[in-house]
Amino acid sequence: MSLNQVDRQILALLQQDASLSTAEIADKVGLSQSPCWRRIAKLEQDGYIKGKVALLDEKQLGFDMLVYAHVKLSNHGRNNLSEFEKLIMSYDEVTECYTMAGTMDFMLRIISRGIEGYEQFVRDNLLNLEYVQEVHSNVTMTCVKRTTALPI
Amino acid sequence: MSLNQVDRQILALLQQDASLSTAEIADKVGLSQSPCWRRIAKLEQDGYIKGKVALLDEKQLGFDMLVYAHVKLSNHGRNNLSEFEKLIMSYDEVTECYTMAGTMDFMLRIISRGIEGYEQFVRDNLLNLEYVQEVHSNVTMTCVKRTTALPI
DNA sequence: AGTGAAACACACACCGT
DNA sequence: ACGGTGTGTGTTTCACT
Repeated sequence: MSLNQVDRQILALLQQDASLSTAEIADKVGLSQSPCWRRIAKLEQDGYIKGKVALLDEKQLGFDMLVYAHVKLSNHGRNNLSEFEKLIMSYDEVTECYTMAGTMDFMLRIISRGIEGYEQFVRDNLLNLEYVQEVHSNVTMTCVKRTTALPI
Repeated sequence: MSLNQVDRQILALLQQDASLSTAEIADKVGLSQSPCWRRIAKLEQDGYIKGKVALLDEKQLGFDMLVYAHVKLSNHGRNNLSEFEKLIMSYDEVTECYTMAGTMDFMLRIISRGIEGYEQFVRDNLLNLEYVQEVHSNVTMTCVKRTTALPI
């Protein structure tokens, strides 16, 4: 983590808006284009920037249902851990999945179209696995905040 | 939602990698540059694309602690709802915040550097509010999956 | 709605400091 | 390491089909 102030500024700008041109960033951080471009290239090369993505509007695309589900596996299900994780990764509706400290649970962030979409997903992709013991759904109501930006 | 197959393909590509050039996308969806560019411009204009952002590497920047915290407000705290939400939005460590169905709780996704960073954040920014009754922390261990892409 | 070309801006490399 | 300048490549517009 040998990042100076300028590098942090650049990262802060790019994680808010990756469509900024090198010239615009250079201007904002008080550099000229060439050195600014070199810094950005190095930040990418060193792995600080994992990638650039477009963020889509969930609501407008019909995804009005966001649920955090806790999934508990049965005892003998622990032999199927890596199989379960591979499955999870293949489900597009699961946008995030973590194992939690203290329990043997998985927490899944699941996005779907309506309650019907969610129920169907859980039935077809989670409850149908014999080693899934329990699924507890935490349904979100309103989104107060959501950002991909880190507090740098 | 009057999106045809090509538009969906374009969105799917862009939400995976926003650094693709118009020509590359045009190639992949079987269009030439101009009409492809027009479609992308329209998708942005119509609000399907909320923005383009750079995703940074949490670990490399020292953010090794990811916690989902449930925050319960006291009864009279409900008069301070909007004040609380404004505060939440101003905290960079809180990357997401939702209200949950069934309870009066807020769920916060908090990213920080180490357990110390987390504890300090909770003490200084949540527990110091008189109307915050309870904070229950769910600490994540390993990340099985994380994506910003929607299942289109 | 798709094609082709032209104007423009930007990304990237090579210079000097 | 920063700054200036140039060249190719991508973006954006326009005229045509």
